[in-house]
Amino acid sequence: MNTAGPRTRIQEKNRKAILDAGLDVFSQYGFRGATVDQIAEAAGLSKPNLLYYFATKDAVHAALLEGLLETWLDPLHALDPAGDPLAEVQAYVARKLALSRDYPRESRLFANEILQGAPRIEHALTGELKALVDEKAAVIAGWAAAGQIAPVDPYHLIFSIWAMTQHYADFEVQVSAVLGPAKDNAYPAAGDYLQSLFARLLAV
Amino acid sequence: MNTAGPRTRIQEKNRKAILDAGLDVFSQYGFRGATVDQIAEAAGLSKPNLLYYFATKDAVHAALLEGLLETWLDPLHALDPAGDPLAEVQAYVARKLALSRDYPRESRLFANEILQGAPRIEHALTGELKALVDEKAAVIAGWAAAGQIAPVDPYHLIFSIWAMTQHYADFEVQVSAVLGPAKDNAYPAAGDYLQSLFARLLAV
DNA sequence: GCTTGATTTGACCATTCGGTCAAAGCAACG
DNA sequence: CGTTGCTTTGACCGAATGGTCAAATCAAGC
Repeated sequence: MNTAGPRTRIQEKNRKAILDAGLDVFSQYGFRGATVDQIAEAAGLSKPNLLYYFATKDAVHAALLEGLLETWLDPLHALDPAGDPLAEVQAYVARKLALSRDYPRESRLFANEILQGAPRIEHALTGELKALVDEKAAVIAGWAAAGQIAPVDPYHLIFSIWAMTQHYADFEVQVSAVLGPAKDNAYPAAGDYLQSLFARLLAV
Repeated sequence: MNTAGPRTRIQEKNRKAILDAGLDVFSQYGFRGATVDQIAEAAGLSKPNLLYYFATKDAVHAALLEGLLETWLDPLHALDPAGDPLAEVQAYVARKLALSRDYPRESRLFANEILQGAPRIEHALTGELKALVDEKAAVIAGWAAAGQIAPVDPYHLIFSIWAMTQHYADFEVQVSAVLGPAKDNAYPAAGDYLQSLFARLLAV
C-alpha cells in the first residue's frame, strides 16, 4: 500500500482523494501552514483514516513532490537540438504555458517549495535540474553562435520563460484582479503575447 | 506606540527589529507557517515582549504589508507618458529589477500573499493596483497606436515585466542552483538580458 | 534616592497541532 | 454462517500554538 501500485480500488480512490486534497491545501498554505485536519476534511476522510494511507503529513507532501519536478521539466527535455530554433523555443513556451493553465495547483506547490528555500528538493535543483538546463542552454548557445537566432544569454532566456509562463498560475489572483472579471481567461492572449515576444527576441 | 511614530528610541529599535524578523519569517513560511516564537527569537525578544509592541501576530503581518504595495507600485507610477516610450519601459524594468535585488524578502512576502489567494490585500489588487495598471496600460497602448513602439498587449507586457523581474527574488534559490555557486550574482546579466529583450520586443 | 511610567518576563491558559491506539465496522470468501 | 483481513473511527496524547497577566525590572526626572 505504499509507493508500489495500490492494491484495491478503495485504496486507489482514497489515496487519490488525499493527494488531490493535499495539493489544494499545500499549494495554498505551504507545508508548514497546511494541517492534516484540513487535508483530511478536504479529502472527505477522518484524520486517523488519512494517516492510515499516509503515515505522516510529510509523506503526503513528499508523494506530491515526487514526480512533480519531472513533469515540470518534461517540456524542456523535449526541446530538440535538431529542430528549427525559433519553433523549438516557441513550442517550449507553449508547452510550459499549457502546464500553468492545466496544472496551476502543481505550479503553486512548486512555487511554495522554492519560496521556502526548497528544503526538500534542493538536491534535485542542483542535480537533475541544473544538468538539464546546462544541456539545453548549450543547445541554445549553439543556435546563437550559428546565427540561427539572435545572440542571447541562454540561461536568462530559460529563466524568463519559466517566469512568464508560471506567473499566470502562481499569481493568478493578481492577474484576475487586474484584468477584471470579464476577462476570465487570460491564457489565449498570454499565449499570443509570448509567441510574438520570443519571435521578436530571437529573430536574426 | 501604534501606527503613529514611535515615542522612544527603544521603541523604534524594537519595532524595527520585530518587523525585520517578521519579514524574514513571513516571507519564508507565509502567514500561517510563521510562529510568533520564531519571530520573537529572530528579533532577540521574548514572546510577551514582542506582543507588547504588536498586539497580535496579525498586527506584525499587517504592518509589513502596509505600504508594501505602494513601494511595489512606485516604479510603475513613475512611468512617464511624456517620456520616450522604449526608454520609459526599460527604466521601469530596471527599477523593478533593482527592487528585487535590494528587497528580495519583501518580494517573497508579496509572493506568499498572492500565492495564498491574497486574502489581506485583495481589495488593493482590484482597487489601487488595477486602477494604476489600467492607466499605464492605456499609456502604452497609446504609444503603440501612435507607432512609437511595436503593437503589443499592454497588460501582458506589464505582467511579463513583473514576472521576469520578481522571478530573481522569488525563485532565488532555483536561479542560484542553476547558475551554480560561481555566478553568485545573477542581476547584472539579468539586467542586460531584460534591457535587450524589451528593446527588441518594442522596436518599431 | 524616590517615584513614575515604560519595558521585560516567567508562568500560565485554551486551543490546535501531528500522531497513536484499541476497538469497531465491513467486505470477501470458504 | 463464521472467519479473516482490510478499513474506519472516537478517544486520547504530548507538544506547539497564539495570547494573557501579574509581577518584576529598568530608565529618567525630581
